Amino acid sequence: MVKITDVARRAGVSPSTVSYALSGKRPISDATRRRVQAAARELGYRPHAGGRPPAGRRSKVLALAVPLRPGVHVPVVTEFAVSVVTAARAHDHDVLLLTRGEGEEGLRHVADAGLADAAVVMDVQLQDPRLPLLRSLPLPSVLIGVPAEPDGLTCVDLDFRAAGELCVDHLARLGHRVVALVGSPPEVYVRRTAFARRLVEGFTSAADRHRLVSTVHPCGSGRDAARAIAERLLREQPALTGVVVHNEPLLDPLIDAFERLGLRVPGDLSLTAVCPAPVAGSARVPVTSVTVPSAELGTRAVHLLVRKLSGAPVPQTTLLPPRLTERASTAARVLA
Amino acid sequence: MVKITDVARRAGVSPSTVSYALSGKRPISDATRRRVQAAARELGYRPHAGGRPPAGRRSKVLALAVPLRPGVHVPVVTEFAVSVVTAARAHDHDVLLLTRGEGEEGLRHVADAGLADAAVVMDVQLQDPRLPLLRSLPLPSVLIGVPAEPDGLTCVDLDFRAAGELCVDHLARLGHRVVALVGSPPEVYVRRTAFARRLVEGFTSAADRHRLVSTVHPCGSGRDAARAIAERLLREQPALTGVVVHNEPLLDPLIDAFERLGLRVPGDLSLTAVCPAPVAGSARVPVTSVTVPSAELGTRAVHLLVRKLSGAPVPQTTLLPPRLTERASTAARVLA
DNA sequence: TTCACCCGTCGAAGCGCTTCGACATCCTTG
DNA sequence: CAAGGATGTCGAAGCGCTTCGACGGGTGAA
Repeated sequence: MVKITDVARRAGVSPSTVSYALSGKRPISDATRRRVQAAARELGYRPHAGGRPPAGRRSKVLALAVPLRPGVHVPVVTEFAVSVVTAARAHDHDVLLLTRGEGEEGLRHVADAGLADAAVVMDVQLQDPRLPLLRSLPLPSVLIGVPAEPDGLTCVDLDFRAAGELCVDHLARLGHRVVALVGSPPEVYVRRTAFARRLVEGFTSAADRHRLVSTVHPCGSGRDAARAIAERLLREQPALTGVVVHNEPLLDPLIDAFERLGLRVPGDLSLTAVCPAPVAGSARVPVTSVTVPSAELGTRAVHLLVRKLSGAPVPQTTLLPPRLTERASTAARVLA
Repeated sequence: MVKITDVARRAGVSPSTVSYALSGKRPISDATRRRVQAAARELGYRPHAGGRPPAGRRSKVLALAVPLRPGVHVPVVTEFAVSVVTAARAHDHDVLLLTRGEGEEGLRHVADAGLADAAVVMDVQLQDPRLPLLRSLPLPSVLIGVPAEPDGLTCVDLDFRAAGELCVDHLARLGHRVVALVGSPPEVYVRRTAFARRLVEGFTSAADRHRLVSTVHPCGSGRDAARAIAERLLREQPALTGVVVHNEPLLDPLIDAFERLGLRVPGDLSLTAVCPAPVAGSARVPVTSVTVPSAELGTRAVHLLVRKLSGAPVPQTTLLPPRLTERASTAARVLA
């Protein structure tokens, strides 16, 4: 292993001069700098992380805190991870996958041991136990997902409010006048995720703007819940022709339930969803959807992190604009 | 950040005693050790990586050198990565994804900067440019894939020879007497991968053992190549009833070509493949196959690495036994 | 009772690097 | 020609930790 003293000896200067010549933190004469650089190159010198004083120069490593509970979400998590890694590479950083502990433990470990310069934190919940830690740690971080109280943090997420609006806009443009939102299970709105509530806001406000008749229905999962909600919707709103679904596992059962009740999709009923693209594409009827842009979120998170590291100011919350992809589940309303 | 001196002060001992008490590298009285441990726990002490002398204690990080060229193989690579990460977690290690440079650069960087204790190297080729480096670096490593000259390295791979045999055994057991291997493109056998050649060996020797008539045909990809090879096989070996395919992209076109020639799979022709499970399962006809067990390979690699780190001897080359999964493409030969 | 030895602990050195303060030069200026 | 300021370089300290060598006190044996 070639160290700074080797370079110094070969260049005929002191180690500190080498350090300055390479870092540019102090003015060094052109001749000396060139000599040092040549020596470093010839010897294949590469600074060893062990030598850094703890708070000193960066290790060029980004930590990625991803809850990799076996079996859960693996494809989606993966998509994020790949995009983070790719983006990190573009910024000349490596990525340290955090797998120990359930999150707090791992983050503290990275910060204390100085293993990474910064962290990307995935799967953020409304009241995430990691938040106080992130606020107090000297480790810059970016969250994917917006918690209840984002003060003092940096967050990226899809703009779920706009996503809700976009679905309604789409249905309204197709001529639908009575719409419903079939949402996530009630408990989601209470305790877990902020985005669910924002989606509802967007849905409602867009419906009002278009002067549509609209209702919102949190809904559990499973075939029975699907049947129940479908029947109820038809009973309470016989004129219903547009449905927005924000509940991945319910997608297929719901389409099924509607068809059993004699409503074809999209013939009698148009349906849009907010979900990952693969889910929408592989449903019984490919569903027009607003995609959760995992890849772009990852990229964006890394960008923000790099800016933070360079000391540049970053916005507290970045919301990505949603994009709607038309598939086979929506059509213009047939006028009676 | 709480450091070793803080713990020492609180426990009323010297920093070195703390170090010994926690590492167990020297005998420390029970009372002192308990006091130190209590102090460390109360203060939330965690050693900082920066303090380690370069060759000293481990950082508990495993590097994963994965050629993440965008778009290439992502799902397969991912499966490996996930299994490596999961296994690493089981051994209380984090995983550093190497993304810089094309491989040599990244490995050298990790070794020099002391970022990881060891490395898992994926996508190893017959003449891999990283091999000399791996031999000379002070960084223990395990390769996934066996190169031409594995001396001085540690490798894990599927036992492709046995995989070839297994396919033939299966066909023989079903009563097939004339078999053919449709392999990878010729250049693969020449320059790239060792496993292709080993598969051929296994195929041939098993065929001989069962006294089957057998032929081997390297083959390019694409619909035309498939048609050509299918016609040629039937012309040269009209009695052919068993085919082994080791060429993923050719799978579907080949089945197609055979059926156009009037041969049903598996009615007239039984077909087995060596490929990842998803490819086999989603082919036109689900194909009986020997799976490349990515997950197990990753796990095994980490196991070996951990053993190496602990100083235990490890076998140079570990070949995993193949397992054959029956699907819809093989059937007993119908006796004329 | 004395000597030898071992156990448990400590002090100090050292890892490779950065960075602060100091010190030569050399070039401006007055 | 002297004083002052740049400019470029060096020595030394220090980061948090490990580890070597040493030392003191207790124990057991003679």
